[in-house]
Amino acid sequence: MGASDVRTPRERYRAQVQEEIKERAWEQIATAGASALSLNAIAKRMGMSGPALYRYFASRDELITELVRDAYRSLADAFQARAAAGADLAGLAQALRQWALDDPQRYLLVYGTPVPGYRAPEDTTRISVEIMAVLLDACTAELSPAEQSPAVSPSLFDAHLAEHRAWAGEHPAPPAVLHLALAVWTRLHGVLSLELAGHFTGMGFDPAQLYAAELRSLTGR
Amino acid sequence: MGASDVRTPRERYRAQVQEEIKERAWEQIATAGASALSLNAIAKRMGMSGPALYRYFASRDELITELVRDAYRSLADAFQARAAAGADLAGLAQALRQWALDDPQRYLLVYGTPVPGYRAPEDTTRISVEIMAVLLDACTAELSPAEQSPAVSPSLFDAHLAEHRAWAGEHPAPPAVLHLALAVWTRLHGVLSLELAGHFTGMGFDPAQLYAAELRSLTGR
DNA sequence: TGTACATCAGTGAACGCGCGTTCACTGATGTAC
DNA sequence: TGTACATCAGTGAACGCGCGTTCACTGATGTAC
Repeated sequence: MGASDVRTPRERYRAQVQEEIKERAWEQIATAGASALSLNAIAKRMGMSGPALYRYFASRDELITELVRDAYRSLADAFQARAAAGADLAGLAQALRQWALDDPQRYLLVYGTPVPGYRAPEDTTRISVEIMAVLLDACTAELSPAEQSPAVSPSLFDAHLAEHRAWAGEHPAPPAVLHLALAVWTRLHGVLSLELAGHFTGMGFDPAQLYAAELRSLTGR
Repeated sequence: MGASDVRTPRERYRAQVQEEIKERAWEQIATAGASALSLNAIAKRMGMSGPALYRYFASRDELITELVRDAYRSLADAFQARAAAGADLAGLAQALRQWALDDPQRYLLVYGTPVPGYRAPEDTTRISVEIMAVLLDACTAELSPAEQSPAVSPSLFDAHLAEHRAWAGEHPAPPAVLHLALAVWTRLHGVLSLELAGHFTGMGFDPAQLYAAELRSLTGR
């Protein structure tokens, strides 16, 4: 709105190159990890000189920031799309696993060991609130009204959550739902992160089945 | 045995310097992460020249290998000591949390995102089998005989584990116990790793209470 | 439609840096007679 | 107890490398009249 929405050829070209830089960056992260990201290496792979990239990103840190933001956005989109398609908690869990396996380094960039010395921008927390909101909706649908109503003697942690629910933002979920959402998050992450880090390789069992079992421990189905 | 067990002064000095190198290495990992480990920086911090360290470690990779081995060994020792002192599953869980919080980077070096391009030596898997054995013992003690006896219709995952139990080595634990051990491992890791990565900061609730709640989900107490 | 000018993508040289690792060496410490 | 020799910790110079980033520049593309 307001200004012209039509992109000039130059703007289109610019956006296109910017996108290719990110693609090459992801390729590099996939093979050597985020801490090994090098602007010069990306440029070389694109047939450009190193300094050329400074037309598109002010610094290496800004590029990483952009990648982190994209990763968060991508997960939020996947969640929202799946929820809009009527998926329940199990559906979201499968979406999460799919998203993680599609690009392990993307998952690890968001939920893995933080890149040393790197500080995430605030707007990623805004996106993770979006993600959490979808999860809270699904958790609300998962529990019966009886399970959600305030218990006469709530569990220790539910009582704690009743007083520390700032992270849920405006979401009206009762403590039992907040508790379930945190359990979903940490249990699924527990399996996924160990799987992606290769800690199950050589153990013999199928990580997908462990993931499914943990999901069942949460939905009771 | 056989050869002299008495260390010459030179051997003692050597072991001492080797130990200090590792200490400085851990300090460096604590501030900048494992991928930023630099032999030259360690040497400088010790008031030595860079090449001097090659008297003690053949390469940077060998030093990292040693640190990983030490980390595994340290956790195995902590577990075995706690078990020998009569700790149950809850006791082991607290030991794990303590061990992780004592030195977050040590935990992440073992269970976090793998250092890119780094290949762990085989004898660490031997140590992780030791760790798993302690965990399996505690899980065996946690379940009643009835819970351990083969169910008429075992859960999907238990049936899968019955046929994929190579990772448990010689341990005679039934599928239900194997399942519990994996759930303990992944659930506790799920909370711990997100906590250490700073994903709970700013959310408001107390990670220790979430950890305790997840532990209760496993012990039923 | 043609010309003058502004914009801007990309280059190549350069800066300063720190890295892992090798090599020939010095000098102190320990060992054998 | 004293001398000759071997061991070995540590040094300093050097190699080759790749990094992020700056700067003055060329040349193509787009814009205004």
